[in-house]
Amino acid sequence: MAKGHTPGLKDVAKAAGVSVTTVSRMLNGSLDLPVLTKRRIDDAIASLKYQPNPHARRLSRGRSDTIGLVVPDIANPFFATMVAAVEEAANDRGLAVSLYATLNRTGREVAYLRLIEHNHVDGLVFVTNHPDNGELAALINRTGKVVVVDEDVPLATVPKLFCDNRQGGYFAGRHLAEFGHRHVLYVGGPDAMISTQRRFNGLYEGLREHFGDDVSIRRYSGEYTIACGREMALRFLEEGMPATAIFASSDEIAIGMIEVLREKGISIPDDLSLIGFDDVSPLHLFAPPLTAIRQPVRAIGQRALSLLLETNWQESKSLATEELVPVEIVVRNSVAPPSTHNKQR
Amino acid sequence: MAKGHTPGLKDVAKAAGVSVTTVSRMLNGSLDLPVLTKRRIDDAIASLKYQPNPHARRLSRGRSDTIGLVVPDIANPFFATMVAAVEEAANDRGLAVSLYATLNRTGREVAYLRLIEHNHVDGLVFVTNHPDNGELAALINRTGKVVVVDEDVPLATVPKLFCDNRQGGYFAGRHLAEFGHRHVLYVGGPDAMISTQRRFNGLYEGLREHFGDDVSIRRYSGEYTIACGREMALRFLEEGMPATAIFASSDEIAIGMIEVLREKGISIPDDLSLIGFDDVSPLHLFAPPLTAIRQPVRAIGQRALSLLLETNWQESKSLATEELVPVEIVVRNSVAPPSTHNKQR
DNA sequence: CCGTTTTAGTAAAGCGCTTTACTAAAATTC
DNA sequence: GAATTTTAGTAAAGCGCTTTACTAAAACGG
Repeated sequence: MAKGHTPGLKDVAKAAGVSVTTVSRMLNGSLDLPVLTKRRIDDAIASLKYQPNPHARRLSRGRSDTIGLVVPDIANPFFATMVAAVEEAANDRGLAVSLYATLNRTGREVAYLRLIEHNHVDGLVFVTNHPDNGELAALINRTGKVVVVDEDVPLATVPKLFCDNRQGGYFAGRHLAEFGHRHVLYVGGPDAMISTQRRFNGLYEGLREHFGDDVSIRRYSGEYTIACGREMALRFLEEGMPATAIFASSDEIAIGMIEVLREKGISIPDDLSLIGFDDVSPLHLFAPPLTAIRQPVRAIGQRALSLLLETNWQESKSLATEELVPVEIVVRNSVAPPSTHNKQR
Repeated sequence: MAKGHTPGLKDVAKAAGVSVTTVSRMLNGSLDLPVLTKRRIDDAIASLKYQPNPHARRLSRGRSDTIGLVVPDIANPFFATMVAAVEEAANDRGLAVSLYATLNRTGREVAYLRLIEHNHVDGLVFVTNHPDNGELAALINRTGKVVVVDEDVPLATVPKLFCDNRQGGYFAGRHLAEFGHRHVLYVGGPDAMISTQRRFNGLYEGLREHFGDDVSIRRYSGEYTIACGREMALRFLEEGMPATAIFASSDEIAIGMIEVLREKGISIPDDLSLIGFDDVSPLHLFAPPLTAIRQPVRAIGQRALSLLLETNWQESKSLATEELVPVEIVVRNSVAPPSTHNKQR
């Protein structure tokens, strides 16, 4: 209990009667010692309760054994679930996670990407939620060791991992078509994002598979927020409900829309069918239980980490990959045949 | 563009024609320089795009400008919201957040608490979800710079921040009493936790205020999970529904119970009233919209950070404080007068 | 028993920054 | 114009660990 501060390698070395180098090298496995010496050191470590100083170690090693996770908003259950999955996977491999939320603060994404430059983190799982003017992509390509997840950064040549948005849209379209809907409203996120585009394309495909060209899709674009869902619902009503079914491109949009539709006395699925996307909120308890496309969020998070760790960052040829994880449709009770008293156009 | 690696203070110093010390001290504000010199340095920094190496800085300064946040499970919306609030508040003050989920892995909490010892983090916001045998408390008291949030670690003498559990229970009790319920089932978390105890006490108080001693509360204890909610609902049914109303002590418990009750065709609030706690999930869209006690989760998160930063950790006298943040009741539609055809005992 | 290999370590140079203690030159005071 | 103060910096010692290059002694081979 000599010195006041926490024990260092020096203290261990002294207590074990060896040099600092010896202890360090033993700890790092680059030296094997006779059992007796090893035991002396082990004992010293135990009795001093020595723990390596992480900052010194990182400075010396030039890496941090920490990965960064950049997401738009942790409070959003979708991202929260993904964060949880990444954290768990990282922990299993002895890595810490530093968490960064961008919260639509411009410049934040750039700032966080720069963290890699000094090994502040060893790699980054990067989730954006808005279009990039090329700046992000350039930075990502320059710094490397980034995997882009959930939403694209178009010009970035790094591994990318998305859910199969097109497939999700297709499932929704097919399901709606089976119930006879040929006039549907698509409420997506920002127009430039691939999630918005691909889900739309899938939806169209699913619908057309049944009805050929005799389908009409209206398309509203906004953000993946409850507030936006409410606005879009209002707009839909103002425009005289120009569809018999709605495909809402996230839980939040669906929630916002339901709030408004309910306030206006519109009954789902009697007056209007609704199908959601994500399925991370407890949609099964909603009134009515909401049919939705489910993203395997945890699996995406786990895979993101694997991608980050398994990618060979030297070979620039193999970097720009795009991996799609399949989604599924969870049929509940928010889709019914088109309401008969709903005059279409 | 000389050396291959990222520029260091040395490079800046050379470019500006001054010493490393000068640059460092200028950057840290411990030296003011003539404008010309200062500009030379600023220019060098800009043109080299110099950024300080965080590890070196931390090692040298002996602090990390990072706070740790330990929670049971990030995927849980309640904790996710709290994490988001803490992260935002920390970011505003220039601090990073390292995130740690315990996920009921024993030993994890202890491991994470030890992070403080080497300034791995400068402080810890600590959220537990199970009883402590004294080990955690001892460690917390030894390491200091910890604030205990949401759930108690009884023997720890550090600042503590909880929602007003008793008040929440009381609101629930009063509300149920006003509808005439005197036989209620309380479904809490682990028995030893203060949230479980205090909410129960509050409930009892609220009920007794109306009915005096003519009340009966059954009490089930479990965990704050959906699975546990389901079990408890099953048990409730097996025991022949010995109450006209249920107070479920978390969103998850309520969700689990509703799932089962719905499967069994029991109608809320006609056959049975239900009131929840937390109100972070979209309970307002449930069938029926769920009345619940709402915790101001974001405010709790923000306050937790303030507490961590504002506490004077030297004065051990002022440390052991307990702050309660008020809750509110959000009345929706899951409580009705006791069902008449529900024979009580 | 001498040369060689193996064993069991060690000394010292960093990693990139902060900080304390100091100094040479210029400006001011008397 | 000598003494003092101010200005404008700097040298060097860490922070605690890793890593490379090296060595003294013991064991081995012939």
